[in-house]
Amino acid sequence: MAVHNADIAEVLYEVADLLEIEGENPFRVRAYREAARTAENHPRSLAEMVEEGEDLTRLPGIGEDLAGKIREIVETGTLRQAEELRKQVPPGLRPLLGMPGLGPRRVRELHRRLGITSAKELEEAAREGRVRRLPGFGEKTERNILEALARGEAPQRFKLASAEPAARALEEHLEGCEAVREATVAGSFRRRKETVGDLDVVACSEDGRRVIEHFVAFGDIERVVSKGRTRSSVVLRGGLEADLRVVPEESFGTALLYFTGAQPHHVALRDMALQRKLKLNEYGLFRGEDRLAGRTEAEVYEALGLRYIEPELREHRGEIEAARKGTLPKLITGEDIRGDLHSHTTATDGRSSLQEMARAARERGYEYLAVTDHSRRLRVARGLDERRLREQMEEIDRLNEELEGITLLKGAEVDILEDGSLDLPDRVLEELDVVICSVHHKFRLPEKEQTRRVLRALENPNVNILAHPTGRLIGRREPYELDIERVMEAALERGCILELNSNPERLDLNDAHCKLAKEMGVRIAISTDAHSTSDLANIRFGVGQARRGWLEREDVINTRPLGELRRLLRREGA
DNA sequence: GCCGTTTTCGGCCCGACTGTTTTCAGTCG
Repeated sequence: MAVHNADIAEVLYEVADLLEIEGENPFRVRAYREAARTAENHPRSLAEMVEEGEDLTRLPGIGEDLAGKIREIVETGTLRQAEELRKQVPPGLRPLLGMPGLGPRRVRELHRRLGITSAKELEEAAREGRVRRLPGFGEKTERNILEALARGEAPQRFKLASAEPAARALEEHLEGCEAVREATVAGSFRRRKETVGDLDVVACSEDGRRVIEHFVAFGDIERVVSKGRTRSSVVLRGGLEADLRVVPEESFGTALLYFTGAQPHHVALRDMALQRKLKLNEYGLFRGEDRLAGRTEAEVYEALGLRYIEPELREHRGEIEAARKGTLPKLITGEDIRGDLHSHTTATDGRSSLQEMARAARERGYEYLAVTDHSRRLRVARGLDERRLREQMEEIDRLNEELEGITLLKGAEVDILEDGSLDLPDRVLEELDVVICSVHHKFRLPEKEQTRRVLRALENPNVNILAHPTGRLIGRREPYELDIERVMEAALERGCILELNSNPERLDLNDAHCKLAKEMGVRIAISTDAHSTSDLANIRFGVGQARRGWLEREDVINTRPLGELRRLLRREGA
């Protein structure tokens, strides 16, 4: 029934691809892509906005025409234009666009001249040597196509956490080169996006060749894709691609700006430069031949009349406007976090004991750690029943007597049962310092039922926090059907808090939801859901996501000192 | 197809690298 923003985005992306293969005006194609991007990033449901008669043309990149198309998708579940295009352009051509070396022009040629309509047919043609005979193609291209097909080339995205070790190792490797002054992984990694497609590395040096040679000698390289005077591209073991760009010191800021993106953000900056009769490229900001800025990002923003914009905000979601008006948020940082409100121990499915968790939290400089083991329904985790939970509560009391410099909060992560009731009796919940509730089963309920279930759980006056509110696992499990806006309204009304789960597999709430929560005034808890002492460090991923969601210290409950936190958890002054 | 502290029409980011060229188109980021 409900048409999600992701569905709308997918139709628009498809139209863009098919139009591009047809050879349409590239700016028209871009307009569809930008509208798709707007749709997928918009925190509110476009379907709802249509139903409520709101004006979609106020969204960036959406004019009368595209607003009408979005309305059509919402109302009919499809778009006539897309269906027409599918008749003209075989949909099997679309995946070919993603293959290295193949763009719209070449895909069109493959279709027109060789009648190719799918990857399979392309493979046959390449094997038979028919591809190399096309004008503009050659042996090398044909071989690359076959190799890509053999690798089962599906452009993969890597979770931020899994790309992080390679990113740090690369930075270190490059900084070990004498010719390098500074090296930074930019791109979506620097924007702390939940997944990254590749690593974009910018190095500052006067000797490009030497740096490139050093770069391709990095230990974990599977193959070198390209290698020039100032840039090179390699595939690391594990399949992650890394692109290096070397620039002189006076260009480091503009290069960083360019390679950090996101592309629409950077395009908007170039546009602003043009309006001022300036030119912005990776080498600097120029008026004619004069370089006005380039050494640092900050001086470029300043020269364009903008406040400095943190990388996590550079998604073209209103940050430029805010930078112009001076209304950018002061983003939360890791230092603002005073404690963790979601953790497990060996009492259930954790791998570290209560004491170990407490000490590890103290070592991180935290004031408090909430111990929130599972409730009985979660059999696989040996969830606690009332008796075992009471034992743990006593142990925590004892431990709090002994421990200095950290306070353990008594808590539980209680399952929300299918009817919205909770898996532990109120008489024990009301004795806890913090009660988290979450959905761990029956993910496939229809949206209405799932929403009703969660809303009912939030009605329980003992509940403080809704954990991993959408239940998604990045790349593995879609969020369950839930009217998140209604949940947020209820949370606001009842003084409940929504969790931003920092587990890099979850990062749930996502960035757009965080922004929506902030706009609505709903408070967030950034928690790790740690199952071992080392998991506590995952907080950095949550903080990154929170920054992407424009959150400030005030928006996040576990930036508060313990006394204030306790008052909030009792919902006083909520 | 969108958009406007120059504009309602005429713009729309721009440079490096590869492969196939013999002066450059296509792709990529």
